[in-house]
Amino acid sequence: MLDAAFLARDAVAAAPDLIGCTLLLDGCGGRLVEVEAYTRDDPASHSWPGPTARNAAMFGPPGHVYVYRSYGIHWLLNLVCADASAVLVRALVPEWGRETIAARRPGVPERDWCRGPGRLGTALGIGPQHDGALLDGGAFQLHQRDGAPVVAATRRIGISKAVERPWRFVEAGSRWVSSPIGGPSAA
DNA sequence: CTACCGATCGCCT
DNA sequence: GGCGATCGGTAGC
Repeated sequence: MLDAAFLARDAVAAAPDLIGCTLLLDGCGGRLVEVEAYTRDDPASHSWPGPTARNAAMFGPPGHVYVYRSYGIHWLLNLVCADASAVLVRALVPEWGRETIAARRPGVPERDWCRGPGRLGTALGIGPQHDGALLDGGAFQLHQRDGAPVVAATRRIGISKAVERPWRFVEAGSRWVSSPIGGPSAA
C-alpha cells in the first residue's frame, strides 16, 4: 500500500508516478496506464471555480477520492492530491476481479472494460457513495508499482479550456489506454 | 478506421 | 438555462 504522503503533492507531480501502480476497489482493478492531472490553478479543473458542494472532496486532504457524474450518465474517479489538485483515472489493465467486471459489462470486449474514465467507473462499481472515501486499504487500495514504466505526456482529452497543458500521462505502447497519442486525431 | 449524434442530469451562471 | 474531465451506436470511407 502507498501511504497518504504519496499523494500529498501537486497532481502534476504525482500523476506520472501513478502509472504502473495498482488501484483496486473491492478487489476489482489493476495496473494504471492512463491518468490526467488537474490543479487549483487550472481552468479545466473542477476546483477552478472554488469550493462548492460537488467538489468538496477536492478541497479536503490528499489521499481521498473525488467522484462526480459526467454527462448525466458516467461516474468518474479522481485521486485527490495537495492544494485542491487531483488525478483523473482514465484507464487501467483489468487484472483483478475479472469475473465481477465481466458480469457488469456483458458483451463488452475485455479491452474496453476499463479504457476510458466512464467505462472504468462502471467496471469498478464507482458511484456517488464513494465520493470522499479514503484510500486506506479498505474498499480502495493503491499499491506501489514494480519497476518504472516508460511514461509519455500528452494533451488532456475531452476538455475545452487549458488544452495546451501536457498533463495526460500514459504508459508508452500500452494497448489498454483510451488513445495511444493524445486523443482523436491529436498530435 | 474516422465522424457524427443522442442520451441524460447535476451543477453553476 | 446552458453545458460538460463520456460512451455507444450508426454511417461512411
